[in-house]
Parts: sequence; C-alpha cells; structure tokens
Amino acid sequence: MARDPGVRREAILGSAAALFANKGVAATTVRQIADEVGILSGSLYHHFDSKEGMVDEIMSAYLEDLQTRFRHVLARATDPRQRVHNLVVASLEVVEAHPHAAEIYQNDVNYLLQFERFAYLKNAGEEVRNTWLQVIEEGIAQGAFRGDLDAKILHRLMRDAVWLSVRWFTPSADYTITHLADDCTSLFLDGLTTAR
Amino acid sequence: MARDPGVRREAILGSAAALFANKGVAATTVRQIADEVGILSGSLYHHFDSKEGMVDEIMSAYLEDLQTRFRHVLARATDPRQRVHNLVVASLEVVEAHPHAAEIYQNDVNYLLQFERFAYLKNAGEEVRNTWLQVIEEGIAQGAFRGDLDAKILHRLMRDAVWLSVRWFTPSADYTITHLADDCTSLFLDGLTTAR
DNA sequence: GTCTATATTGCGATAGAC
DNA sequence: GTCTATCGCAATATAGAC
Repeated sequence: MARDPGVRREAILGSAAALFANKGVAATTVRQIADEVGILSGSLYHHFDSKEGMVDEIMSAYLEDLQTRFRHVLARATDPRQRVHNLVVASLEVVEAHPHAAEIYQNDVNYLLQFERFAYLKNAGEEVRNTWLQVIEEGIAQGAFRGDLDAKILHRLMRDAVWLSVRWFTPSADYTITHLADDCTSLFLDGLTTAR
Repeated sequence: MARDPGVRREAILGSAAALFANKGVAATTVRQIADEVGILSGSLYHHFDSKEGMVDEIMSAYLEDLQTRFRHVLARATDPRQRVHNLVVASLEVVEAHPHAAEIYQNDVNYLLQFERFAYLKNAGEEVRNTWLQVIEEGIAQGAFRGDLDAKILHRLMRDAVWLSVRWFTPSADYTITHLADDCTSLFLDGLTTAR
C-alpha cells in the first residue's frame, strides 16, 4: 500500500476488461485472467472477492465517467445543435477512455442485470436516455428540430449509432474522434441528401 | 417423422433462442432449455448434437433470410434514396422475423466467432457491409448524397442504428415497422434540422 | 423420443504454507 | 502477495433401459 497502491490491481483489471470485452463475461474464466497477468487463479482472490467484483469495478468507473460527462453537457446551455454535438462528443470521449467497458456494456448488459449487484447499470442507462431526450425535446420546442419525429425514437437511433462505434472505430492521425463526432452530428442534423 | 416432421425441434429452438437472446449463449445451460420445453436435458441430444448445434440452426436461418432480402434490394434498381429506404425496410423486416437471432448476433458475435463452426457469421457481416457500401457509394456517385462523408462511416452509423432497434422496438397498432422505417430513412437522409 | 443414471471436465472459490 | 492443493459444484454430453 505504501509505494504500490494498486498497480497490480489495475493490471489485473486491464487484462480482465480486455478478455470480458472480447469473449464475453460469462465465457471468460478466472484462470484465463490469471494466465494473462502471469499469476495463478487463486491469487486473484487476494485482490478481488469474485469475478463479478472485477466486472463491477470496471463498469462502475465507466459509468461514473459517463454520467459526469453527460451532466456537464446538460449544465452547459447553448443552442440545440451544439448540445446534440456535445452529447456525441461526450459519448465518443467516454468510449475512448473506457473502450473495453463500453463493449462489455453493449454485449453483456442483459447478462449482468441478472445479478442484483449490477442493478445500477439500469439507472445509468436511464440517465443517458433522459439526457438525450431532454436535449432533443428542447430542440423541438425551440423550433430548431423537426417536430414530426418522436424524441424517443430519435434518441435511440442517434445514441446507438454513436455508441456502437466502439465496435469498429479506431482513431487515426487523420481521422480522429473529433472528425467522427463532426460527421455524426452532421449526418443526424443535416442528413445525407444533397439537394432539397 | 410421418406426421410430426419437426414440431418438437422447432419448440426446442424457440425456447433456446429466447434464452440465448435474454441471458447470452454462454450463460444459458442446456438444462434451462430442457426445463423450458418440459423434458430432461439428456433428451435434447436426440434432436441436436450440442448446444452450439442449436445456436447454429437459429443463426443460419436468420442469416439466410437476411442475405436473401439484401440481395433482393441490390437487384431492384431505383433511385438512391429509395434504395437506402429498402435496406432499412429489409433490415427491420428480418429483425422482426427473427428477433431472438438478431439479438444473439448483436450480443454474442464475438463469442461465437471463437468456434470455427460459426465462421460464416463473418461472411454474412461482410455481405451486409458491402451491400450498404454499394448503395451509399452509388448515391454519392450520382450526386444524390453528400460526398464529404465517408461511405464506410455512414454505413456503420445507419446500419447500427437500424439494427439495434431490436433491443427497444416493439411494433404497435399505430406505430408499425413501416413507420419506423420511414422515420429512420427520413432522419438519415433529411436530418433533424428544420431550417436551412 | 424420453427417461435414469452417470461419466467427465472445467468452473469459481477457499485454506494454508511460504 | 503468490503458490500449492483441492473442495464442491455445475456444466456438457453419453449409454442404455423403456
């Protein structure tokens, strides 16, 4: 604890997160995690109470970051277009900061929600939803966004499109997450069509 | 076999698909499937060679239907806007016809791709991708779609948004999959903004 | 076609030496 | 903090009676 606060813990969590994301939580064994780290499976239980304990830490950190960023977006008042863009940017940034956790959430929410321990995943999902809804409905109310499309539908389409970028997007030097964010916002707000 | 060609098989596959979709393939046990059907787990092996055998049948039927529909869309030549719409409709229809399989694919592709048996999932994914790409690039080439957005990015955003509707959309009398398809197409092509 | 019964393997987790 | 060793259990799958 003195000079090595939790380096080993972090290493374990990193390996575990990668395995959980790639193979699924249920299909990943504690022995595989231990192998990756270079220790024996029993030794993991000095650091964590259980496999689910590892998942818990990974997901908690992810969701706290996510919620913080989403609250900041709501707190900053600007025009509707900019607010949608800020939500897109916040989503992409948190996914970039926690890529494994984001993928675990995408793949394994249903599975994890079977454990009472992970009930908080539901709350986080609802907060994300409410944030999107608020931004969209505000835009409609102000006349900036079309009123003929249901906000609940719109929120799902945009949210999922952005979220799932974790499965395919890897930033490069000439196409960064800023570029992707701009393109997402532009597609959602302006559409694909040229002439009108 | 005479008058009961495969009713029981179908019942088993139905229960299995629902469980796989809700809890994940790896986390679903053959005992749970057997319980659901009202037989003992050993009896399942009279109908299927293994748990993966069941997944295989579920996913094969889904992907064949999907590929057939996507090929039909490509075969029918119309304007780019209509073609994008047709892809959206085809996606939503196949998801409606195989809701469990669609969800299994979303949640468990990575897991399933670990088995050689499921290598065909990769091919199907690529065919879907290529179909979207062809339609989008055609639209750009014809000047109907904006050329400043990369087709590969666009395809992913639209495809994932439509695909993931399987997680939240349940058709009702006054909001059917036709309505959802219209709204998807309208959002993607016209955008959310009112004034320009 | 389903049952009983069980083989076999691999899992999560623990106890205690070092 | 990691190892050795292992417990207890649940998983997939099989064999053979009915």
